[in-house]
Amino acid sequence: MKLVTWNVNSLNVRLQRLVDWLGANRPDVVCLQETKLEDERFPHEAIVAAGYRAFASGQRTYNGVALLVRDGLAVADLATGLAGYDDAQKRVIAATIGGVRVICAYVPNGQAVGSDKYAYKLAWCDAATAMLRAALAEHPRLAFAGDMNIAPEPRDVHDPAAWEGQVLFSEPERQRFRDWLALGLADSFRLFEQPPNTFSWWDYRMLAFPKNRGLRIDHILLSAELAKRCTAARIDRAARKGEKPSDHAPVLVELALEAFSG
DNA sequence: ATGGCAATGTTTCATTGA
Repeated sequence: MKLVTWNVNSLNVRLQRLVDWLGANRPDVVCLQETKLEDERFPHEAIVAAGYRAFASGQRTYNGVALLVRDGLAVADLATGLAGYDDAQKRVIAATIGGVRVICAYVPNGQAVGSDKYAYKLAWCDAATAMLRAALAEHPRLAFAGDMNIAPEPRDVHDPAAWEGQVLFSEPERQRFRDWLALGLADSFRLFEQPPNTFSWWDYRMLAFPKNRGLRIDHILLSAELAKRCTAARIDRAARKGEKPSDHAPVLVELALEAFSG
């Protein structure tokens, strides 16, 4: 199974780029964030034409998540939101796909340390921890994928000294990420040797991408059952190039599962 | 080689993102 997460920063703007990328990469499952589209406006026709089915939970202007599933894969138990946490913002969609519980998340940005949005981010992450604990008890094969808006370690930040304590790289946020690892989840990217200075997001401003001043804030966390079957993990930096890119690159894993041996 | 904010709605500026 090839599983991807990608913050597209408006599916409306990025649709053709997404369709082209699907054709070139043929993933089995794609987790999208920041679709910024109400469900009535979701471009199902284009996704179907590309050979996928889409399941969306969106809103206008902000947030919005979706799962794309390659034709032929069984989908069960679709769910949205964080159980037990009342959230008006559309940030989570989950389904069991080919026997794998896939949870697609768009973690709040947090804006600035100490702000109301930062407090919301930390509370949201705690609710996610509780949700993940319960989900892992039910689903040994679980993938938690999305824009986590947290750079877990200094090597995930182009200038860790400058970013230390800032939103996306503050200790309380990193602790939330470690809470997820403590549940038994693995950071799939770090299961393999990786090129140094590999990031998943670059600011549109200040030549950040050509200078590779980025952060690794998009992640695929895998349960132990999936981590031991993970054969590859990478970030498609090339997808950040060209005209009108998202500011995020797609993050991928490949999983060796019986049903996907062909 | 890459590119010098982008997307959206409140629309000719303000808000948000990260």
